[in-house]
Amino acid sequence: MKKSKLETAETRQRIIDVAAREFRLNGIRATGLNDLMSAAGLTRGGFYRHFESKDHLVAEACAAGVRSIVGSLEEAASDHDGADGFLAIVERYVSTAHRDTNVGGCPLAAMGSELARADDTTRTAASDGFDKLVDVIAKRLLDPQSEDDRSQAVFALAAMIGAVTMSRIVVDRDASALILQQVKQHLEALPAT
Amino acid sequence: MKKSKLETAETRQRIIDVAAREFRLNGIRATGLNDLMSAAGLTRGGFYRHFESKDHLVAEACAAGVRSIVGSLEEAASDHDGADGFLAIVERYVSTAHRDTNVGGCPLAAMGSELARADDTTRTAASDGFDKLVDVIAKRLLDPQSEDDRSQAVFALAAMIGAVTMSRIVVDRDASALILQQVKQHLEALPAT
DNA sequence: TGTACATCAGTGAACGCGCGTTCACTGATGTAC
DNA sequence: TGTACATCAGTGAACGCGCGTTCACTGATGTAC
Repeated sequence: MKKSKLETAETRQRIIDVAAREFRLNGIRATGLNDLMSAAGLTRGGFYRHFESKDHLVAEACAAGVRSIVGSLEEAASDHDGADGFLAIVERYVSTAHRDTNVGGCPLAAMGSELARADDTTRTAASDGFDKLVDVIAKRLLDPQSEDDRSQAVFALAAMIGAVTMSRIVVDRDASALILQQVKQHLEALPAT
Repeated sequence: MKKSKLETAETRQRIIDVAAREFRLNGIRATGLNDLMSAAGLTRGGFYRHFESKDHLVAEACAAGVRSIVGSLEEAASDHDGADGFLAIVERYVSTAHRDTNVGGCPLAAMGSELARADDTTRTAASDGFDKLVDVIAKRLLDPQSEDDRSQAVFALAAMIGAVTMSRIVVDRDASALILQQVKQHLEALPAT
């Protein structure tokens, strides 16, 4: 049952998309290749026609996840200039909607502590993702070329990732939403400083 | 081979301490009960004389991990007053030493995304830990009783957790250290605002 | 353009392995008298 | 205080299960002539 080159490429992309979703939803270790392939409409064995190992897929799924969150944040900021764009990004990222989403969310927040223990290929993909997100944020802060504004973007992103991760841990829904609200409030005051 | 009550309590504590260390080092799912019991000098089967299930141990290990990081931060701040105590806490938490440690580090940074998917008991323990850490920080910011300073402490803690988690993901050691340095720098400017 | 054959995407059974958990057993501890 | 017995911490084998990975096979696709 050999498939056409187009179909093969589509299948490969489908596996990556499913993986990006499932890894963010349930974690990397908790997601089995069997579940993944079933969700992609295939059977277990076909996996190795597309990827060398699970680790290789993790790296690609991480990169795909970063692309989707970058796209989402760019879109949120697209109608605004400068600092307003930054506010729109914070609004979208530090939100209960992002906290509760199972598609399109940030892989760094969803799988952060698992990524820290992943192999070099995956951590490189995640590092690139971090840089891209810093770029997206830094672009909206004043004087975009300065070293200083990049450091402010790093600071903002760290707070954003920490806030969403913690809001997912905290059991009480009000307390969880409060964390997001408080962090958002302080981030909104950032461009003025 | 029944053991005395003292020995039993010591054994239980030893398992929790080993678990707190291993879970932070290798992650929750990646750490097997067999490894854990071996590291505690026991065999597999004895585990269930002390804990109902792995999940119950995770909750206790998380609480123990929080106690150790809270103690470490209190100690770091002990010689300083007010905002200086806050700086000492940031200095200790947002550091390459914390990034590279395998004992005594913060469980929220080490297992954040896994805790977000843990059962309610564990997430409650982690939530309590988050609150305790916010208290430790808020105590050092001016006007400690105000709602406003607690929100600043939440903001600072989110940035601290995000920074350490990201510094563990980033492959390049210089880039990793730079994240910590940049976040630290912005946190140090916080009490003045 | 038509034919013959090599390629390889996908199937489904099988592999060894480690997981969390259970259980019958041992023998020192703690308790009742 | 001394004896008899119940308790239970710890052992080590065993359980069913799902994991990542391998492999012989199928048959449509793509290629060489």
